[in-house]
Amino acid sequence: MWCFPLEKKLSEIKEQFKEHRLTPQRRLVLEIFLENRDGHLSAEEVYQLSREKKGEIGLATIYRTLELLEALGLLHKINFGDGRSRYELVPVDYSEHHHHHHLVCLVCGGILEVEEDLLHQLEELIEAKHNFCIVNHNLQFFGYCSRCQQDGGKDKQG
Amino acid sequence: MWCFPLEKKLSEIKEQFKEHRLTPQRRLVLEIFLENRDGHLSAEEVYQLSREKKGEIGLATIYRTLELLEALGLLHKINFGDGRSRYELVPVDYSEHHHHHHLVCLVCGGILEVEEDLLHQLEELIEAKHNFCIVNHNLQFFGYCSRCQQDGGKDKQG
DNA sequence: TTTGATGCAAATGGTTTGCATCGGG
DNA sequence: CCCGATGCAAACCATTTGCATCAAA
Repeated sequence: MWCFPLEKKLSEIKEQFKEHRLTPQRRLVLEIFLENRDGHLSAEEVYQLSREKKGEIGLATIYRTLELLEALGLLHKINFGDGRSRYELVPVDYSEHHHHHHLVCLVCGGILEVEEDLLHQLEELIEAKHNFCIVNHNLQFFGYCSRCQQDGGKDKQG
Repeated sequence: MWCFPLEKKLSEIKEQFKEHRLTPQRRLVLEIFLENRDGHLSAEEVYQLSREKKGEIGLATIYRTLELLEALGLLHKINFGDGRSRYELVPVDYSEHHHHHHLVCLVCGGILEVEEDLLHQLEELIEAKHNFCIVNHNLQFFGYCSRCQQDGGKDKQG
């Protein structure tokens, strides 16, 4: 039987799926994200991972599933400017202002996550100054990761 | 004769164009960005603006020109997640740490620029903690602009 | 059983590329 | 003149959609 190793109870997940069917394909996609918590997977990557596991899922279904899981608040969609959308699991303790940022290495393409937020004060400043109601933000740093600084970027996609 | 109303002297621009030809098409694209300093133009928008002016430029040429101008450091490429790349003029007083951020309205799609940076301390923290050499960043805030908060988003693309 | 989900293939839309022609330096 | 630039059309690639079939509840 399929085991759902998420902090969140399966019943809660099912609750979020109220109007939607928990099909094997959707379970597999969730499973893939749970097994790749530190990854930022594109649709194509989810597709490749699905065929490496039990069952291959149609690419169209993957796209539709990713869209659904994002709407259900289980995934976050991110754009790193590499021409494809990527998704990451939304942490359980996620709240309006508990965000993390991404360090994108320009050499190996690796993506690190950092916890520091420090954007509260800036958001407050902006909301007051421009009367702009902020509901989300996106902060990415581009540069060179420690490994690529050392070996001069011998390998790609590390 | 074509006048280059950029703060930067034309001679400097030509210097940056050393290996490249300053063709009418490239001049027109530059001109369009100079006349839309507060805009964040997509290739398609530059194309439309080019046909509204003197001469229409082929879309392929626009893409190639945008790529060139970015490589020359005259334009910045930005991705707001709307499925197309956008470009903005790089300000003359641009320096490593003089960045601005974007407020993207989720209703009308309007884009405001804000001057506040306040990212220095965060960058220093990250560079020290993760040994990641930051060369650029990308900060976008998504939410509701003041006008859309008022009229409930009656109109689009304001 | 019924309605939503799947999968395939075709359509879409932004972007890139091959190639013959053009023209700036 | 020569080599890089242009323009057109075709190719590309990520993503979406139409539709017949399938299966979860």
